[in-house]
Amino acid sequence: MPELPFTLDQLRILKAIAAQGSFKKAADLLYVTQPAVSLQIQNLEKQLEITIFDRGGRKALLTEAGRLLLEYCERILNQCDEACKAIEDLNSLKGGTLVIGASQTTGTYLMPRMIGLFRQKYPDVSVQLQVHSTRRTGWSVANGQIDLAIIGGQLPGDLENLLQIIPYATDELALVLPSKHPLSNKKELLKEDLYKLKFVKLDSQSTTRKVVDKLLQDSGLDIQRLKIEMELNSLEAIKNAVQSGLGASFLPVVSIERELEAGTIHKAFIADLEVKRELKLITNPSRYTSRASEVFKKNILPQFASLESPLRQT
Amino acid sequence: MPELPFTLDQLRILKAIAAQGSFKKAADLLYVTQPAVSLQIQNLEKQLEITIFDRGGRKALLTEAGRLLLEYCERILNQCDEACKAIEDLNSLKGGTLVIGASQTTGTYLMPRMIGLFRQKYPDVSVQLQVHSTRRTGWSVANGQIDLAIIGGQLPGDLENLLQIIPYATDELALVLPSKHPLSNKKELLKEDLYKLKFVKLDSQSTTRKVVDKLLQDSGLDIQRLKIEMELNSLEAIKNAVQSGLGASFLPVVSIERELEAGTIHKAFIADLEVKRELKLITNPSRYTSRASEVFKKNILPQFASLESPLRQT
DNA sequence: TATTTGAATAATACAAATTTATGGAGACTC
DNA sequence: GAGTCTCCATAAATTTGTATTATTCAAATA
Repeated sequence: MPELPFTLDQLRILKAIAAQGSFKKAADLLYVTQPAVSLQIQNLEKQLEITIFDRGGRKALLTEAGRLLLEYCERILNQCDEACKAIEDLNSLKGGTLVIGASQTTGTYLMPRMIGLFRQKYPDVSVQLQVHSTRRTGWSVANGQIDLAIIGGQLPGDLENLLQIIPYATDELALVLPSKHPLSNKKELLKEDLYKLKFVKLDSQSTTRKVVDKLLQDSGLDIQRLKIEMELNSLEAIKNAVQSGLGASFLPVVSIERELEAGTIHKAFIADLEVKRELKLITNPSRYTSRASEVFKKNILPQFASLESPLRQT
Repeated sequence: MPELPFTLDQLRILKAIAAQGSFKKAADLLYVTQPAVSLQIQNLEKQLEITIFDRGGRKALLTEAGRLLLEYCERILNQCDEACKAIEDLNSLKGGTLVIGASQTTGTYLMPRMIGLFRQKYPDVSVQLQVHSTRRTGWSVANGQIDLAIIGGQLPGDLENLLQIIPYATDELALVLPSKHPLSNKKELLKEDLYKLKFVKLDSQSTTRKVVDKLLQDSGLDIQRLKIEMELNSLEAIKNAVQSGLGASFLPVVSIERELEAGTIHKAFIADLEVKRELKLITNPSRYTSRASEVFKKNILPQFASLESPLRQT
């Protein structure tokens, strides 16, 4: 590693002298005394073993070597300025990238709205949304590939200690039926009614599927007795299946808002059974938090958080 | 003029850490202690108001801002290296430009040989030859547009004090006649014979013309009585005119070497008359002397200098 | 839990740049 | 052409900043 034969300050001085044509004027411009300028240029000339200025006459003129050095000097200082600007932009959220992780459900139905709001406020920050499984999302947050994420499932044990997990919102998984299904007329179903239904379920790898199964099991139901008509790996596909009368399903309410309004799908209530899960915000406390990430967490997320979420208590 | 928020040393450290993934290893690489590295990075982070490294785990990892800064950092340091190389090349005569001035005569008949010799030794230094009048050449040397020059005439008085003038060589201005001219047979002419000749002269602006006229006058001749057949502004044209029998002329011997050998032109001797002028090397002592200029003066010029020239006494 | 490695901190010692004061060289003025 | 002015160079002293040694703290490894 060779030592650098000059400093940025020296280059700055060189440029100033070249522009002003005078050591003194350069000194005034840089708010230093004239000897400081002289000495720095002398150092520069000594270290590079060249003469940079002809001090003979009234003006300080560049030598050939001086002109050569000035060219590089300008390029270097320009790059420095650009670097400063880029950093400033990053600090003032006029640049940079925010990487957000999400599960299928939140990624599809919640995040777009949040990101839209964020982008409206900070149009210069580019946002990247990564929709993955809860496990993979967790690891990405752990190793810094994702700034923050919202998940609905359970994290692997080792990650639970590593990451900061903040309750964010409650996501109700509603039992939905085809609107012309016979049971759609009943005000309230009984748990046993579930055994009469045919289900269109998410594929068994899905976090949502696991959550639903666990909640049903915990409430005393025998999930083996629930009839499965088919398994799909897309919420949209399931919604279509339900609307087509192919079966019932447990779906996040946020995903069926439009269909409920249109009446193309029916949401049933079950006595003594609430299928709800906690959506959680996860971040990595041992990592640097970008300004964009901070702002997103403090200004955007609370607007969509449930009242009980710590994010709401500012 | 905003102060620079970082130094080249800090950028160098940043780069080293990014490359090594560790503060300690970077410190070893740069031959400093680890706290020095830590402090510089802390300064950098403070001044830019960003976090550059995640020091959490085993390795020091770049943050987004760090990556951004590193990009500029590499560019800047590369430019610095290039600047050093360029300066080194200039110092070792592997680059740069040498600008030489000359009068018509030396520029045409002498310089090409000298420049050829120089370029043979230093093929990476580009040489520029500027052929101008003595006056203009003098001013160009004075204001630095020309590194060094060889002139045959008299400089304006103000320049004589400003420039360093070194006798370089004696240039004989020979009386030349058409080879079939009647007087060509005489071993030696008398001054009075000149009145019988018709002259082809350089135009009256020419330095050489002025020198010749002055020398003839000083030797007692009445130059008004000398018959002028024509005035031309090119030595080559005059040579052709003489060879064609149009008249006689005083020409630098260096310019007629080939013609004398071929016998197409006759050089006459005149009793009690030597038309000689001093060629002088002029440089500007109050100006920076480039390495190329130094070398040209010390190594190339002496080989063509007359024995009496100070350039010969090394 | 103990040990090791890497980074932060504090105090001291060192190096470097800036300033004040001064001297000298060239340029403009009368 | 002498005086004055401007500009740059130099010297000594002060200030500033940077590096080092020694130590502490935290995390990872065994």
